[in-house]
Amino acid sequence: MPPPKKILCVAEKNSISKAVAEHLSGGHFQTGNTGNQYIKNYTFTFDFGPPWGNCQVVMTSVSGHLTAVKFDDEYERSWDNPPPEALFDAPVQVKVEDDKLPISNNIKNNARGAHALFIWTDCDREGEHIGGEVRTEALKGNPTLEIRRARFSNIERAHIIHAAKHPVNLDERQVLSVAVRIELDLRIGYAFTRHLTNSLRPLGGPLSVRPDGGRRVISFGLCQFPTLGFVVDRYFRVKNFVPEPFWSIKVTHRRDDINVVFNWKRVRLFDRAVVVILFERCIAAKTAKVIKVQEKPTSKWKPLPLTTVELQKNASRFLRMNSHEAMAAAEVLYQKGFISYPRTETDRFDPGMNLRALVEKQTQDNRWGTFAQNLVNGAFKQPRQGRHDDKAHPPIHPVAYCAPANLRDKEKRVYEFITRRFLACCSDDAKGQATDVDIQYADEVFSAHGVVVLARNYLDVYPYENWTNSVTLPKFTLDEVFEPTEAMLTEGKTSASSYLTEPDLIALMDANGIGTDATMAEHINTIKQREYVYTRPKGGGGRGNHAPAPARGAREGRGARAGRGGQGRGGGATGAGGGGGVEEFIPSTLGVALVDGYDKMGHEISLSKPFLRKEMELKMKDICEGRLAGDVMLRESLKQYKRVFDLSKEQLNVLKASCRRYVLNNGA
DNA sequence: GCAAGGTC
Repeated sequence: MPPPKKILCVAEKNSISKAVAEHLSGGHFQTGNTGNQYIKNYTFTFDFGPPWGNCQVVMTSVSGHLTAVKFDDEYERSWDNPPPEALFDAPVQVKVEDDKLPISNNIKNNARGAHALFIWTDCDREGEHIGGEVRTEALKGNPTLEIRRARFSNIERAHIIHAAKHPVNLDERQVLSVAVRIELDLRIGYAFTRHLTNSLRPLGGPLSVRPDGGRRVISFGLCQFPTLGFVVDRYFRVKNFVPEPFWSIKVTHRRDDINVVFNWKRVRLFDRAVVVILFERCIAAKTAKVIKVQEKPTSKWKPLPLTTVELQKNASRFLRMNSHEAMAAAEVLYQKGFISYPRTETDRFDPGMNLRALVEKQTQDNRWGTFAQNLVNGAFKQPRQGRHDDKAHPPIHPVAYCAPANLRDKEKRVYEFITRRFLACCSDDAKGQATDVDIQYADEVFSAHGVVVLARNYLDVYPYENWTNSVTLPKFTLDEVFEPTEAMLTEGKTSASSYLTEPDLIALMDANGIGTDATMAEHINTIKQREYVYTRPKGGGGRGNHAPAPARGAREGRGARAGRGGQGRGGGATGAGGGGGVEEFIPSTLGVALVDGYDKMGHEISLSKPFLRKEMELKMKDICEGRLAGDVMLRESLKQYKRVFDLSKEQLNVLKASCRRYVLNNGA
């Protein structure tokens, strides 16, 4: 009998390699240290079936990307020479970063004497590229390795064992598409950042030195710039808003001690004379007639399984912490083994997952234990299935019970939210009975809406939501005629939207493909640190000392110009629940100057809008699906961005003018 | 001193 083959398995992070080792070995593995404190080597035997059979396995991991792309040294010494545009075609090298060398050595050493490398990185695009990096290092240790890849989308035991026995090949197209993205982000980001910093510094003042005395870096990146653009765009929409008066008719009727409000079907009109005429006709008619009574069951849907973006938005709304703080707390909870991986886009649970077992772990809690016990006793419902699946991680959920005393304040709040959200997902929708009553009053139609909540269900464990406007209506009968208690002509003004809050900003980034679940909070942090934006408590009227001068010709009350944001009739939904800790984003004068300057240069595609990043995303997809070659994308995108760069250089005076106007407050 | 993406 031949000796067992040796197989080296490498995952993207230690938590996955440990979980896989536990499943494949049935819990019988040995743990060895590596040169990295977070990464362990797990050794065990496993029968992969044909052709490898029973094998000696070393299971280890990397810690995200192993390598970084770097410019040659001569491009790192100075920001002027060679000039920034040289970075568009300067030579680059892929290097293992110094702090990753122990990880690389661990892989090389264990590759020696191994028959095969089995890659277990996350099954998303970046994971595929990390798998490619692992392969490169392993082959340095042993050029004859057979290379296979596990395809898995969760770490359930049966799923992992199936993945181990049905390996596939690395997807070269995905690997390549990420390599292209990395190189483009590097060349473009560095070239623009150096050029911006070099050319604005001579203007002096805050463009040269930071308030803390450090030298100013004016950075540019394809994610941070559109993020700034969202903030500036909303800022001008608010500043340039011109309120418009409107008029409406409100009918109320008192019956059975309930004041019923009937809302006008036309909602409101912007012409007073017309509303007055319609209102007078109602008064003249004296009586109204019930033309529709409809009762029907209704429900308020339970929330979707939790993604990172949702966690971040809700943290700001309900937990009084920003996305950065929420992710830090989630990271701790994950490290301690209380919650699943906190960076995920998936809002559907794999049907094979044993959710009941996870619910059962929560029955001991004195806040939601009874609710969980109810689910265990039969009220359990399979969660809704969202439309997103990153094929790498399940939705965020509690994996072990944690008593509140064991956590710091922020971690406690995040754990509570994640757990309540999970239990809500495993519960039933709230059920109610809706009543709609329409009346005709002269020629106008008005309607009243009522809801009686019959079963709160998930709302009992999820205090972050309520069923608002759940009012009971008194009895109305079809064709009945009555004299309304009161009819009023009301007057109002459209109001401006508020400044962007963090949930708004994250929602915009998410919808426009700016950043990933793991990086959105970082981009927001970056534009704060660069002093392009600052935050303040929502509704705190005081202006920060960075507030820019109002846009020329758009000063409130001075002219009818609505500005580029449009009129936003009725105001924007900010969704900022109870105020409290919600912060709003205001651009600094520098942030406004950058966006204003670039927008006025006349670029074909605006740099402060998300289009360019979206285009990159689409081209990466083309590469993955075989419609576009990687080297073609790289070459053409570089050409395109070089043109943008050349135009920016040519039009530098436009940007400088914006900086003088907004930042230095002089000149036109 | 500079990007965006992984992860601790």
